[in-house]
Amino acid sequence: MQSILQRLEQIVDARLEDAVRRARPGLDGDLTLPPASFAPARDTRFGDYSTPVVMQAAKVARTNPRAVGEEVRAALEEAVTADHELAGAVTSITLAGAGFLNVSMAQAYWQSIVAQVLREGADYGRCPAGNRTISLEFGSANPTGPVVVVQGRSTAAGSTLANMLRFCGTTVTVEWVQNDAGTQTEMLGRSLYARYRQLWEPAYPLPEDGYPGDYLLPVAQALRERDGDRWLRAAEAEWLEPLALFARDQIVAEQQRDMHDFHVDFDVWQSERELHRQGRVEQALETLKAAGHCYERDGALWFHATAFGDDKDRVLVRSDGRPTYYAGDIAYHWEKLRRGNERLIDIWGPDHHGYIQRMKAVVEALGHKGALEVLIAQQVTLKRGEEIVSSSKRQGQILTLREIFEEVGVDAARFFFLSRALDSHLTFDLDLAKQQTQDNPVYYVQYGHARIASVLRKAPAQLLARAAQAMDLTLLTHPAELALIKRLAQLADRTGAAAQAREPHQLTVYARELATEFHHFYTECQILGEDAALSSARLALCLAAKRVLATALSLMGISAPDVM
RNA sequence: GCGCCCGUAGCUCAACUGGACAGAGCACGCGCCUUCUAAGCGCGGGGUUGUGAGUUCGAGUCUCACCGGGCGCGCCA
Repeated sequence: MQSILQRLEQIVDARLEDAVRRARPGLDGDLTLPPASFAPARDTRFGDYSTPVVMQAAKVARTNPRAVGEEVRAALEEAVTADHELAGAVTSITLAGAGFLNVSMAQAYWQSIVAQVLREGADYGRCPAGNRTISLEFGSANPTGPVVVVQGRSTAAGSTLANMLRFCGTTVTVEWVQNDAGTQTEMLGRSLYARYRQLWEPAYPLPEDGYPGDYLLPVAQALRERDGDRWLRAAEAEWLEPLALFARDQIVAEQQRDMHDFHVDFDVWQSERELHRQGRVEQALETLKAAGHCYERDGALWFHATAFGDDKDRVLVRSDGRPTYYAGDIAYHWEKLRRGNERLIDIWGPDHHGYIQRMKAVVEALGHKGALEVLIAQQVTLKRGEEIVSSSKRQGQILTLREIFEEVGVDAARFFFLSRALDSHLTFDLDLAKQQTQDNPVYYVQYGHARIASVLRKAPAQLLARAAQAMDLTLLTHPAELALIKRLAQLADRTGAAAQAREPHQLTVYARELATEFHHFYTECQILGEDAALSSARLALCLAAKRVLATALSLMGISAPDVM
């Protein structure tokens, strides 16, 4: 169903070109004018919704925005007056400033929003599923240990982005790649062998560049339970592959548990090794070759990346015949495209940004120019008070994501990671996060939800039933009530904007604004009082606010508690 | 040297893709619990948006040059 706002936008779109041409006679040819998009006005003085479209159009046509705007305003007003539904919803249409088109909505319109939220429940603000398909990849790592703290950022952001995109009607496949094909995995096998052997010979040394963390100890135990001592006297050539795979499987299973418990669920856990084994890498390279984008030099196979804007050409197959990591990644992106995804989004760490251009280049070479978007999750600095904590996997001092979220809670950890834009640096102060349980903004939002639940528990059953019928809404006229409703009404827009900009942190901003409006309303307006009709109306508003708060929190993978 | 990201209140960050007077939280000061959860609310001080130019009706946002911080520039992954 079309919203009132969409109908207004449609009318403006329909009249804009006419107005522009009248203001500037003699204008020939096609005019590409931007679509009207009503956004909540910055200041209530300007009305409820505002669009700068007139100024934008006037710029395109190089004409006077005021003249065009006055014409559009008059046309819009005429159309609204002629329509019963619109006339009841809109109270004024003005042109202000350099050419802002502002509209104010009637109280009846805002009151109807409450009824709509109650009617649609969890689906309020959701767009019907369209046919857009996106693959979203993040978190991917070597399967050489548990998920570490810094991955908390990209996985919290990635899962939230996936939730938002789905809420906006996009079909999303969430993917994690196990980089299990390279030398890191071999080293993992050797490290496991040492741990395994230590079960009999405690002094047996770990390999030079091995993984010293404790997490391989239980893996070694599990290996002994399964295979006994059969690898003790075997040659490395015999045990390396099976031990590496054994360790990989155990660790991937652990990573999956970590992610699941952090409220991140993947649809695909792609093994890079499998891509090679299934011949996908070969097929992808054949496709590139057939399209004429490859050549041989110095015994290696190269991709002509400079033809697609990269700094230099890139090696696909080394002179010793082994494919590069890049080749495997090409195969995977090719695979995602072949599955029918019209768009691929990857979230990478900052140390991979030099890799963006070559990946985009190859996606273009495969015939999908512009299909790949790469988001860089900037560095996370870990601190304990003043001290900077190293998070390198190679030093044994691993700080795992699980340690953090078990300590501060998944909700607080997720909110903390989400609350800053992906492309700005994030300092995670562990001391602060641990003691911040009172000051953490996530509690401010959750507290709003819990407060509502508490009021609902206190409310008499008849009043609640009456509220659910949404029959007394015309009594909602207090400024604090209307301000809260206006915030609720933004859910779809705000989520859509955040999803389109790929900025999940915007959701934390909106959630805080929602909570602020609710707390303000709660302070200003007694909900349960003498007047049954008024109480019922305010209870209805509470039900709606609770619903929208819960939706916003659930999009962020954060719980909405009834009691705090 | 070349490339990418960032620079906004004392601190941590926003600012709806170029819009109206740059906003929150923390910290600081002063108020508000005999009624629904004070993990809350209200009021106040705080800014040349790193610097300098440019584009236009209009710039924190776009362009260029500097300054400062981070990262990258392998037949590593």
